[in-house]
Amino acid sequence: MSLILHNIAKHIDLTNEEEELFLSMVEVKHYKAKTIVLQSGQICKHSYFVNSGILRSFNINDNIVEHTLTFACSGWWIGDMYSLISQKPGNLFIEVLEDAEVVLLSKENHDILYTKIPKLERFFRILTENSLVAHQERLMDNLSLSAEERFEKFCAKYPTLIQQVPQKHIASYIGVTPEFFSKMKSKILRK
Amino acid sequence: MSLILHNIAKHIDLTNEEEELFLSMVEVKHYKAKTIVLQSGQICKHSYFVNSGILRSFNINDNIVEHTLTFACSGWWIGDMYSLISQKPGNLFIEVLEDAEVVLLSKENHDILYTKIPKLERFFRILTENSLVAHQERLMDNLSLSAEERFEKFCAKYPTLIQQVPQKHIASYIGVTPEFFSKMKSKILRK
DNA sequence: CTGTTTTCTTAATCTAGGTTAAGTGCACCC
DNA sequence: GGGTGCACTTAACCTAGATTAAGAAAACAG
Repeated sequence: MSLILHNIAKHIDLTNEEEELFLSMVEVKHYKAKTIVLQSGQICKHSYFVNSGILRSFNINDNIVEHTLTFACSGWWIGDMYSLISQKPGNLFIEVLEDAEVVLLSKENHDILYTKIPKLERFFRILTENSLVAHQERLMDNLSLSAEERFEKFCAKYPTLIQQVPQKHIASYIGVTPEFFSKMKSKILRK
Repeated sequence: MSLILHNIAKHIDLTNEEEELFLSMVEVKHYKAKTIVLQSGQICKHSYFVNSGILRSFNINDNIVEHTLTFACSGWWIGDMYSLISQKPGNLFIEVLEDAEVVLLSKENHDILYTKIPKLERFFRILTENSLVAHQERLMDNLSLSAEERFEKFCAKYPTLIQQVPQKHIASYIGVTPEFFSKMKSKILRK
């Protein structure tokens, strides 16, 4: 059974026909590491569900500094939600960090699926709610915790990522420079 | 026509009976300024829709420092999303800043409405998506902009709030101390 | 109107984290 | 197998914003 159906089954029950229909509306792609799946300024046409590998969304400030919005590992969705729902050019990049197999669901098919399988409204509502809660917590953490505390929380939440992605990306996720991150890390290790 | 139905009508079409049903499941309350509508540690039982007045959600760090998550004025929803969907104790307070008329929708009635009017799944999905986009943008702003730039964006987004709520709350929203906020403001005015 | 509380300001001092710069390690790749 | 380019480290110096403290001004209650 495909990972994405398993994922959906956690929240709603689809009939076999509905599962067939769903699968007929998505497309599986394989990407090599370093592929840029979405460029800033483009309109985001798909939601991406990660079967395997790692993707990352980020923006670039003043053409220099990157800030990571999300990492997506196996079982996670990623996309530029702003651009996806408005169909206007977004300012996020999506990049492949580790060779990946990805399920693509186009905006058009997404909308078709909502009319053909209204239960999916519920599924994506729940997904979006969970994502909102996570972002709210991260926002509050950024307002109230030190860089070290944010790093601890990051490690607790994504214990495997630290070995899997360049640490400069983790620095840009928790909101410090790579230099400071390095300093902080060696300080933690010395304890 | 009540503000909340007008709000819903922007995204989905309800029949008159559905509107009646919806209204029969909510409750209107009036709160005086300074009322604490939800305490940290409590389970959030309702979504709150603001007809008039201003509410604010925030948490308290180490029993001292407040951080504002959201303001809600006329036409906005507010609640502790984490606590609401998990029905576990949350860590947000919700407070009335200005005498308010609020529509309460309980978690139970919310769930009942989803089964009786499935279209509402779509409505709240869209609402949640928009909220997610706003939180993602704010998160990226906190990572990449200076306090002054964040304040500018705040003013652009909520032009009336600056005169309506104590500026210490705005400071806690954009993520600076009231002292620094005051200094920053007078620096901006001197230009 | 008057005392009290809350909010806002100003200023001196301090620090978490940024910046700049130089050097090290290492993976990749013709 | 010797560049070449990333990723990471270290260290000196810098600054945005925090902290502390004290006073002014507004809001608020009796």
